[in-house]
Amino acid sequence: MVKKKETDAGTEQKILAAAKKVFVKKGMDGARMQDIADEAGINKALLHYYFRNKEKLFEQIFAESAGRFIPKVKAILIADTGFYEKIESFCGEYIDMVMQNPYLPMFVMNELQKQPAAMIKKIFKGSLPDLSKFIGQMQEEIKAGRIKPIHPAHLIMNMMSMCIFPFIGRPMLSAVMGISDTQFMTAMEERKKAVPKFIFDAIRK
Amino acid sequence: MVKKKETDAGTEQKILAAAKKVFVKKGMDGARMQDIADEAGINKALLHYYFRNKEKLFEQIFAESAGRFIPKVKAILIADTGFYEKIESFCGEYIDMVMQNPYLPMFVMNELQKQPAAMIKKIFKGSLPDLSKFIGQMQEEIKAGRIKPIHPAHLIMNMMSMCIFPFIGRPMLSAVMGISDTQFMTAMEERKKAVPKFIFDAIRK
DNA sequence: GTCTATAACTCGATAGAC
DNA sequence: GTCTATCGAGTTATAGAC
Repeated sequence: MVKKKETDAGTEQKILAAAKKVFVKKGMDGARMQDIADEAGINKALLHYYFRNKEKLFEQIFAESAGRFIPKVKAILIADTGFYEKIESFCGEYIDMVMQNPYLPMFVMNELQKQPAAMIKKIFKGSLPDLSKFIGQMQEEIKAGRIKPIHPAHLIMNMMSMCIFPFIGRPMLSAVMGISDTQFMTAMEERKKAVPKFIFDAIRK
Repeated sequence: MVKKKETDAGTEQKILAAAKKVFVKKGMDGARMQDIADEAGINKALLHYYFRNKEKLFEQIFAESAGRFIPKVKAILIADTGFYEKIESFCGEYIDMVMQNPYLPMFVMNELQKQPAAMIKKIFKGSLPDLSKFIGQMQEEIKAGRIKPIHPAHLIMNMMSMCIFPFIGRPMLSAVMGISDTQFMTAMEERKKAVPKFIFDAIRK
């Protein structure tokens, strides 16, 4: 009995891990149930035993992936820390997380663009991240004359762009700038500090 | 005879336009020959009459799309203009072009991530954009003490990120910041000036 | 729970009439 | 050059034995 339960959980986890790997790399359309079965070391029939069909399996993976990728914004921006600390921790933690899952941004953004409304709903389940606190802090800084007036939307876009895009544009950037995988990762490590510094330099009076 | 030629050209152009629309939106894997035929107002057989197979048709579209999207870097960065002008024209022209083809960045980056080596080859055909002039100008500015010391790779990444990413992350950004399509486009229009300003503020001493 | 075998279906591609 | 009809490969999904 114990053995049975262990096997169940083990197989299901193996499937989820395999499915994540394959879906994230190839996308919903490009992924094959056979690939996932192979990766998990089982056969196709067993996939359908655990998850009725491809779509159900995909949704599980997507929800988990996007749920890890997107709402992180929430946690950081809503935290009880100062304006500068928020920017620093956002850049540091985001880049860190993506370095461990380099294909995640492309995967999530791509599927999101194909089915915007449906996917957004699944991710946020009605509770969008509340930016008002962060924006409020920004406006205070502006009022106090410590930073230049800048529209919050642009600052947020700039920050997210500089953290996420390098991973999406990696093949192009690597080719254009002629850098190796190791050099790329080194550069990303640098960016955990370089991006917030760039932002502060841009906005500080 | 005139009529025949007109019909040929007309159909081929209709197919290419339809294929671009479908491929760019759904990607190589997600696109269906039937979708393209429908979009072009013809049937599948005729697609294969004009383009032997799906791959040939895709390559034509991809080459044209990426060829428009990527080498623009080249032209601007190699131009005979000053350091600041280059940054301004890059941001302005790039954002402008992408506003007219909002799905292009996602499409190109996505296919590029699936087949990096092969696709890079197709796009650049051996002549990568030469960044040395731009980098040289940047180093002069640093030496002259007009801008802060910053690694060229990071500056280039920042610039491209802030120009391109908003279009890739559009569904997420729109949702998170609660903005409409119109507001999004207005914001992008603003960015043609706001991004270079942000960059100058960040690097200028 | 897990497997083999196969049904059911999707989709790219071709044959052949007009 | 354009169409209808259909084939055949590749995939998802199910049946049924163990």
